[in-house]
Amino acid sequence: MAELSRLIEAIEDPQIELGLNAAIVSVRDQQPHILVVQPGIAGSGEWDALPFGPFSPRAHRTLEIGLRAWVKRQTGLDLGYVEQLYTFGDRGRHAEPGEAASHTLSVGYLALTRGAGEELLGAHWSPWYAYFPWEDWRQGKPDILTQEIEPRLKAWAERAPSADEPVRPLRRADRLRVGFGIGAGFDEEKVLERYELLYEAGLVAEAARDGRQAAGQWGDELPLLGRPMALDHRRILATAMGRLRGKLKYRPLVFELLPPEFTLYALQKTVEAISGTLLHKQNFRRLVEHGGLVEPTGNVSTATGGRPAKLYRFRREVVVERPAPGLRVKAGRV
Amino acid sequence: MAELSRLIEAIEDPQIELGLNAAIVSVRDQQPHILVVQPGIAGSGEWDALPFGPFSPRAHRTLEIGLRAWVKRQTGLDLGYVEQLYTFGDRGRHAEPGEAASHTLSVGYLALTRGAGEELLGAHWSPWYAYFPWEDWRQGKPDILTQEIEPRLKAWAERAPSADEPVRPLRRADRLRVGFGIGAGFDEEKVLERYELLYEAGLVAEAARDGRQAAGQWGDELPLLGRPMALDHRRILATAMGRLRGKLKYRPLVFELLPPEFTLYALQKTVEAISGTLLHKQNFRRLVEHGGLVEPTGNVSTATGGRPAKLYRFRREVVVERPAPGLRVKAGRV
DNA sequence: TCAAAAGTGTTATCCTTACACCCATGT
DNA sequence: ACATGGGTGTAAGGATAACACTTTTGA
Repeated sequence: MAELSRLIEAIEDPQIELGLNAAIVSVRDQQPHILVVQPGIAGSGEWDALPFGPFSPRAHRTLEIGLRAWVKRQTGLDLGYVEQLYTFGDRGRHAEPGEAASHTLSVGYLALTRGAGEELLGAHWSPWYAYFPWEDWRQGKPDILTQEIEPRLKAWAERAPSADEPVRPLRRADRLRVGFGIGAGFDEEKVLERYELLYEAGLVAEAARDGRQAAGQWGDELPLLGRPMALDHRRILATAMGRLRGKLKYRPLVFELLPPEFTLYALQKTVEAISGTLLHKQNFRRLVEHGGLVEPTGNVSTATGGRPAKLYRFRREVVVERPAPGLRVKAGRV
Repeated sequence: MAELSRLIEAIEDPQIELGLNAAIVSVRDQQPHILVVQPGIAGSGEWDALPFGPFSPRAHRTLEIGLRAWVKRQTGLDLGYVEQLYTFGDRGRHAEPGEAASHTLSVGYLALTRGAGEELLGAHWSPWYAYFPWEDWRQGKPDILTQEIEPRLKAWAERAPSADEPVRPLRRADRLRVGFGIGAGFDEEKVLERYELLYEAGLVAEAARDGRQAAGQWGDELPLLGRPMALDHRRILATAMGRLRGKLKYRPLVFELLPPEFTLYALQKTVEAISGTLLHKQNFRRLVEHGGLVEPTGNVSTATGGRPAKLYRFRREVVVERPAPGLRVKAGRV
């Protein structure tokens, strides 16, 4: 019972905050967007923030039900697909200047929703590549990688790790290889690994804000890669992006982002928007049709800019037919 | 700031408990084991319980550091690989008879550790298939599936869902197909889905304990499938098993369960123990060697019961060479 | 001698990838 | 006419799965 009293002590510790964060994704005009709340709400300060809410077990039976409830209340949005990502609990990340480092435990969620056209209260859709410009390879390798990130990360890798840095199984240079594919291939799923590297190297605004010493080492260049977010919300978003990119391949999640009827072109462009790479058209179509993921509805769409396209719908039956139904697409150039 | 006060209210809600649970896995004698604490500790009652501890942000910088600390203190064990699984927060699952339904938020972890030979304080190793006998297909399809589970689940699927049951995207019969492969193939990764089905159908002791009405429908047969655990710990264990089985295929996790030098036979038997299926020997060896996952050390082991076997070690370099290094093994019969 | 496990080699099949090419519509 | 997207066919290459067979030890 000593355990119990220690437990109660931990719960009543005024340092702990506990809440839910949601990365709510929608695709518009071939661009993935996430829902961010207006600055100033819920202690987010000057920065874009993911919708945040407390969890009250008295009101809601499960975490997910609680999440759906306050998202609805805060933004008016009904969520479709919802999935828990990770529970974040690092201390010191959220220290605002002049404030003691507090501790926030936040359970991060990924949510997908169709067409983002509704009137929203106190929130708006923001393109996710604004926060991660190095993740969009659809126009080829992003300039920001070649010009800003790679040279700085290489310099950082050559510096010795500081004493207070935790011992890691991989050395810095190897982590660059794995994360950014420097000297190897770029793996579009490793969004979080890349963000963590930039954070540790002091190349994102959050690192400077949290008082990381590495952030001071870049002098007045002040790189500020990508648009920063409140607290550790960009880390949550990175987790969401990586998870979504990975899960697309073995779970039929894209269809949560599309209307009930769609062309194969729209399907492909949505997948490309999420994964940040271009796909081979012919093979994609074959894969998706003969994989039994979709079926023609019989209708056609003439608003395609070319020959009218057949409309398709998602075949819900695949999930009981195949163990891992998804778009097993290789990030193949064109 | 209305958000803030609601937040504080949620934190100080005496109904919320917050803690960490760990499914600590080790493989001995070709059997996976998990670490369970003696009954009576930490409110576990009569049942086997996963090691549990509170999280104190004052003492520990991150959740994972906190976990390692109290596991060390409670059991004397130093953890190797540690990975967060899921944060569980369903209400009503833990209602002990005569007690009001409280609410436990617990962050579940998966941990892997080598050889389980040490003296442990207040904990012991328990074979994981004792809790999930239907998950071990190494001697062919388990009898308990054919004789106990399948007939009862089929009967359950034919009954109409009760009114208070949440609306689900799949009907019961389809969920059986997906989870247990009734009429299709058995997917060894879907451990949690299967446990949830058995729970909903009232076929595990936890369901009766939680007062699920379905549990009463089986009369005095009292099936009691598998060994029950405290609270929702069997659900956490099911999550851990599914995650480990899945991750084995694209991450080199097995080596965390093996000594630094091992024979290919030992490697195969460890993979088989985890996945619960048998593998084709020749192809396994080819896969593992030419996949660059291991390299010979030059030594041989004569204690194999047959011709002496070469000893191998894990090639750490693969993780920087290949994006998803793992044992992509199909659950092929022998 | 036999059981048990270590090894090697070969073949058929399927899936992925890449390339080449034609079709229908709007401007 | 041409740009844009829709749609079909096929061949090369690599990975997988299944099979057959030899070798080396301990009991």
